[in-house]
Amino acid sequence: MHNVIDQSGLLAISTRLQRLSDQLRKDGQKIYELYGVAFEPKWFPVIYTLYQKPILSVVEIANEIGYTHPSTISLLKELEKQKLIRSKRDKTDERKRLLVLTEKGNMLVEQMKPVWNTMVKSLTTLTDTSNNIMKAIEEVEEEMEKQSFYQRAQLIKRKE
Amino acid sequence: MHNVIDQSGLLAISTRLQRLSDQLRKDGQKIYELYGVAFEPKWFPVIYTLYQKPILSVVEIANEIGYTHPSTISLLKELEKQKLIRSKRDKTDERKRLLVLTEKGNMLVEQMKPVWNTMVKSLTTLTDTSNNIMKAIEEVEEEMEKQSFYQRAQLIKRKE
DNA sequence: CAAAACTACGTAGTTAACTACATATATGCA
DNA sequence: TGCATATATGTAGTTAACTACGTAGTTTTG
Repeated sequence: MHNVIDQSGLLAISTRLQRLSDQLRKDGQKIYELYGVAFEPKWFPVIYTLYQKPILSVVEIANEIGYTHPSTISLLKELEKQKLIRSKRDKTDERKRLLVLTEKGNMLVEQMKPVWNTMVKSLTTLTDTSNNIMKAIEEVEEEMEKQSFYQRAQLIKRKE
Repeated sequence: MHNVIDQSGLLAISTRLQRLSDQLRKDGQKIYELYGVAFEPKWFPVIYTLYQKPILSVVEIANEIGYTHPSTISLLKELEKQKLIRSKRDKTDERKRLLVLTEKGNMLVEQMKPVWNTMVKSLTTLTDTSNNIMKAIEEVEEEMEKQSFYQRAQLIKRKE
């Protein structure tokens, strides 16, 4: 085992992950401003998902973007108020509300493309380091699927 | 440039960082329960910091743990209510409030040590992947210090 | 075919961070 | 030496996620 995390590393990991995430989000907001477009980073997951899969229900979107459905609902409300998306009942299943991008939403996506492109480039240079963070996240997610942080701790405790 | 992030990667990064951080925190909580100790993950940064540097002011703690001082104050209130820390005015500078661990706090740290040890081991196996996440975070933080996500985007835009 | 279980959506309340502002004390300099 | 600036702490209000719970339709099953 060559990579050892000490206790101050333990201190760091969760808060640093969160701060990094915050920082990226804030800078994202400033980049939209730089391009003079009225768009907030938090809108991205829903808009981009609906751009790729044009008709989805509330829970389907929640799963795609990885939020809980109540969080998703409040995002959807905001986007409907902005008239970027609209919804209609599913005729074959009256429980479902189906979301689509509006014309305004689609136009915004087209406007956003160069901005996203710039972000992708910027983020790529930022994360082009010897330990690639995206890959690291994927790898940790895979490891957690095999065995969670908690399960590993359980086993270690049992051996004590 | 070998590591390229596409737009769905862009979608992923901020939310995935945050989810990973959440997941670790939740599992941390369960690990404390496993050991039967009354301790919450969010207390760790303050307690551990005061364990290493026994007397600190509010802002000093905030800087050490990387939170804003209002967030830190509310954490400190909680810890004072738990009687894990206590505070006194600095006699040479009446503006300052100096925090220290109580006897209860110190005893808790001793109790916590084996738990933290298990966590460190567990986390080490979890993150012992080819792209090490702690190193990746450090590297990205370094890159951001050289030039932020926003600054990089500015330069890319200028060249368009 | 009615009751039970499940699914989809929605609301309410909580949490843990933040920013912006307010107050008190300390310091530096004209 | 007293006014301007800086520092330390504190409060209020906001935000964006969450969990828990409720309701209304749908499906399954005894």
